[in-house]
Amino acid sequence: MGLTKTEAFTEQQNELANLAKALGHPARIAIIEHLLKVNTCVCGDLVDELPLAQATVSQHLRELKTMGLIKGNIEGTSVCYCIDTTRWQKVRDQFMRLLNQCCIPNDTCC
Amino acid sequence: MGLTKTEAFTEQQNELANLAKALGHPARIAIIEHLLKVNTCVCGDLVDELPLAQATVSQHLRELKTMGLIKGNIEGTSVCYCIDTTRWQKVRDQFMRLLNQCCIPNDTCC
DNA sequence: TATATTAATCGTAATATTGCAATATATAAA
DNA sequence: TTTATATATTGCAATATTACGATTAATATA
Repeated sequence: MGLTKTEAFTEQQNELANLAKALGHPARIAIIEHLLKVNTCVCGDLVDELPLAQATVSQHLRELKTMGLIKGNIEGTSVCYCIDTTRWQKVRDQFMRLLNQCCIPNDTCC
Repeated sequence: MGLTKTEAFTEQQNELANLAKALGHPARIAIIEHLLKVNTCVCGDLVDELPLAQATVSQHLRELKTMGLIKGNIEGTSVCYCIDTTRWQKVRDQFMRLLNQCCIPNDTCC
């Protein structure tokens, strides 16, 4: 065990869960927030920005890249990162679909 | 290590990351989706609904409860669960604040 | 009271995540 | 070509998560 039973859930459920998981670390939230603010920045800026070792930042960047949330472009010796805007909108829509379904405040229970 | 450096990030960043983490498992997404659909249900219904053992479902429910996303009310021998609607709206707002900040599609890089 | 029924908790095994030092890789500058 | 700079990758230790059987606790029913 220790292994999520992925095959037991729908593709949409897994997708959303994986996106949520990618955002499920304060460093990755901080990276996204920074990129949203500055629009574009070089990897080294993020290493300076965050109180984590370079290797750790690189790992978080990879996770965000794997989920398609950010893109990286090589520019000489450095790598320029930014949000993948089209993807970002789709991600937003996926979260919205869940979050906007606000249930009726229920007196039945709770 | 293996321990998130929580103190290095803002409270807001940690809050959002923890919320995202709570949603970062397909079973917990499924639980939330089910509760949004039926508004209110008994724990046993969720155990039937999900392809997981009772103990596992209970554990996922506890995580959602810890983050305040759901509430549970004892009703005889069973426990009635539902979304915490006021909390849910605040959670939605926290995600929105991040997700709605869509950066300008940039030609600078990426 | 004895026995179900329901859900939480405990204990444990398997796996995943986090973080970092060390190293590798790749390009730029001297 | 050598050296510096910027990132990625590897390897590893510490901790967290996932899953489940077994047990416990609490209420209902016979």
